[in-house]
Amino acid sequence: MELIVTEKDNAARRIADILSGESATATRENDVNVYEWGGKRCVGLSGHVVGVDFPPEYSDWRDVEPHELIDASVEKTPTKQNIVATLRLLARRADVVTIATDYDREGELIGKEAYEIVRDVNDDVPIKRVRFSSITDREVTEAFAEPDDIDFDLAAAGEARQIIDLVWGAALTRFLSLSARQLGDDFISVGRVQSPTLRLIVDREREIEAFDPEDYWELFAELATDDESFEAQYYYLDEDGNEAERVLDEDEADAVLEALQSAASATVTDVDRRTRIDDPPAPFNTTQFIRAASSLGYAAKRAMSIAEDLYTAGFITYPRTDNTVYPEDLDPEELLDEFVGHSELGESAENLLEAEELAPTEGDEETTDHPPIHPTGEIPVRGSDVDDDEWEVYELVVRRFYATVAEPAEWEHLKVVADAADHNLKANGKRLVEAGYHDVYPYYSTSENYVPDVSVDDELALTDPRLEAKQTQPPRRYGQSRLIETMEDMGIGTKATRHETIEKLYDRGYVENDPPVPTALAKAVVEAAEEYADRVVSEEMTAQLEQDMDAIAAGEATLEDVTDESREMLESVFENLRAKQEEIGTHLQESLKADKTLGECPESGHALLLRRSRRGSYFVGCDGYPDCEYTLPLPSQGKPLLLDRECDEHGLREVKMLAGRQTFVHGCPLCASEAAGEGPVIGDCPDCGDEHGGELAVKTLEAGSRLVGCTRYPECEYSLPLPRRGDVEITDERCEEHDLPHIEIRDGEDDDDPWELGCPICNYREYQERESESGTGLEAVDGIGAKTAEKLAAAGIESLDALADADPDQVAGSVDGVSPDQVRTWQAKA
DNA sequence: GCAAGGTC
Repeated sequence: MELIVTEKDNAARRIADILSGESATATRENDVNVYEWGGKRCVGLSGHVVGVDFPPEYSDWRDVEPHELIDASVEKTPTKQNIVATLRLLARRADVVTIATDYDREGELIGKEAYEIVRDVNDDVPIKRVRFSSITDREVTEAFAEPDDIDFDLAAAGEARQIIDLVWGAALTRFLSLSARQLGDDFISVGRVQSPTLRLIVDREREIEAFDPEDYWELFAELATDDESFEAQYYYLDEDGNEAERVLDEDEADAVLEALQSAASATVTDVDRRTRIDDPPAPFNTTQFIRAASSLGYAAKRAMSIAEDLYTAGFITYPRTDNTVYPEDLDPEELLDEFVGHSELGESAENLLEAEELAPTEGDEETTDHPPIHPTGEIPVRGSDVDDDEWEVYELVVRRFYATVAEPAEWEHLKVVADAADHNLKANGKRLVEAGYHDVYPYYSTSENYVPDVSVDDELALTDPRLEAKQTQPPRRYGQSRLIETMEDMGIGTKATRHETIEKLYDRGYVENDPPVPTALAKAVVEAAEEYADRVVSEEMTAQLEQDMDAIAAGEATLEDVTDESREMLESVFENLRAKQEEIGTHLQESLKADKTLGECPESGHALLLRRSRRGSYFVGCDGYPDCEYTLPLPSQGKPLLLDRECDEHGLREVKMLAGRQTFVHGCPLCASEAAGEGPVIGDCPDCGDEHGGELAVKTLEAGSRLVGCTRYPECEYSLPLPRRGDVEITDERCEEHDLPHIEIRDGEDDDDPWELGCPICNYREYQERESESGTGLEAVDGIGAKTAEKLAAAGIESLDALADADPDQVAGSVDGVSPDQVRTWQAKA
């Protein structure tokens, strides 16, 4: 039997189809698809199925000095048990094994991992390697006709990266976390990719903070022919002879304004007309896809998650790619034909097919693993196969493909210069004369600026001269997609990980809000790294690593040479670091506190901090606790973000509640609590009603924010959110489950279509279900966090019942970083 | 419980 191993299930299925002439059948082995035909079996991995880590004796952070990790051994252990088991099973019965993982460095390493698993159970089976740049009939058939061998040097280059990333990342992460006594969930991480990315954000924030705005003035006037008018702007020639619009001196600006005011007309001195060709964009790689999706309002993570779903369902090609050149075997006409007749996408395709020849655009990067992102020709049905968001992203991918085979657009630029009282006025007009690709790709602005057709020496009426006082603006923060583009330029991260790295910065408490703003902790981490471990916050580390990996791949260096040298460098970093451990720890701790501090406690003068109760709700509490028990409530809807703005009256930072589309500014929590008024009691408090007689009342906080809360607050913090707008009406209807009246929200007294919110407890539960990404209830189990719940859901475990029924070994096999014992513990708790 | 890289 010949065993073929691919990088992922999807590739396994397609290769099996090609090689078998679509006669392959699929069976399941340990929850893994195995495709069979003739004497062949084809199985897909799931990327890396083994991971690198230190031996177990290094796993307790407190027992091991971080620098001991530098010379600790690094082991490989299976992370996808079920896939490894299946591979072993098939390998025992194979008489030849063919590795068909992706054609890139990481693919070679994944192939080598499979090689070792196979060798372990079958020490004489021949193991070959095939390489192809796209999964098409021709490429795959040709590759299998002439198999090659695994490139162990290339795989070793990948292993060097794994080891260096682990050793630097783990040692420095543990060092900073231990220094600041941040263990558990709130550890302080450092890494070759995340730290330079964070430094980009911090550096930009430093520029913004250091920015000193300058005043300048700009002048405008209306010019008119007999029947048309347009706006013109004043300019002068600076020392270098360049046109400048900004006047830096106010007196000078006033003088120009006076001169323009005294002039009734202007004489046209120059008319310049030119045509500009606006070429269609290159095919989508991951970065440009994320950028385009972000202009439609999708955050990087959301855009990728939708693209992955569209890929898995077979509607678009693989979304993780650097390639911007379509493979030769992509026939644009054939693909366009698939869309002919479609109600929304058909017309554009039909128009494109009228062209004599379709020559797709090309980008700068051509790689061998995956094609640029394009539609497969399989069209989803809107509303059943995909929801509106997914359709919007799908359409973007289709239209981008259309654009790459469309004609260039043509713009006509018209620049008119006129002289008024010896001052220059200019107007720039542009007109789209040939829409070209814009017809099929409506995502770019095609707004025109009209300037009439005038001739030199024409006299134009001058009216409404005006002066606008302006200030130079600080540089803008990086948006997520701009950040990803910059990472790509710097050569850090990969197409598949850049958006995840940004997500990681959010998770670690390094950035907040969108566009991401660095926290004080982030600044402290970057400062500490800059001072003691500059390599790890610099793109140089990756650049050097790339060179070293190339050397290993070329056989000019060995894995040991490169990792030994890297370990020595880290050793010297630690010599300096350890001498300053206390100082670094203190600074980190202070920054952590600054991120949570609203101001001074009005009762004890300690810091007032943003805290979280054991139940998970946020509130404001005094750092002097338990001596000082001062607290202030926060709304239960959303996650609080401390703004820099302070309340005039109390000097406390204002709070914004981040809750997706329902995000709102809560303001100063002390003002809010002072303005709190208690409305009607609607029932007993579910938390303390039996024991202490607490009751639920409708309470109004300042700025329209309201909630249903316990009358025994602050002893009892039970609360339920209410919408911020409209009047709260208590109705006669009751919720039997919670014994509470239904609530309606009326927009004014004569609103005859009120929002029936219903029982406030039921309403809040529904809100939580919508908000929690998995919505599985698994998070209620001790030890399962949001991320684990998400992973479990992805593995098909979407409820407590499903968890209880699951086979622990199988779960551990299909969920990264989960052991069978852990699953058993959860099952016991659930 | 550390990284970054695959994949979902």
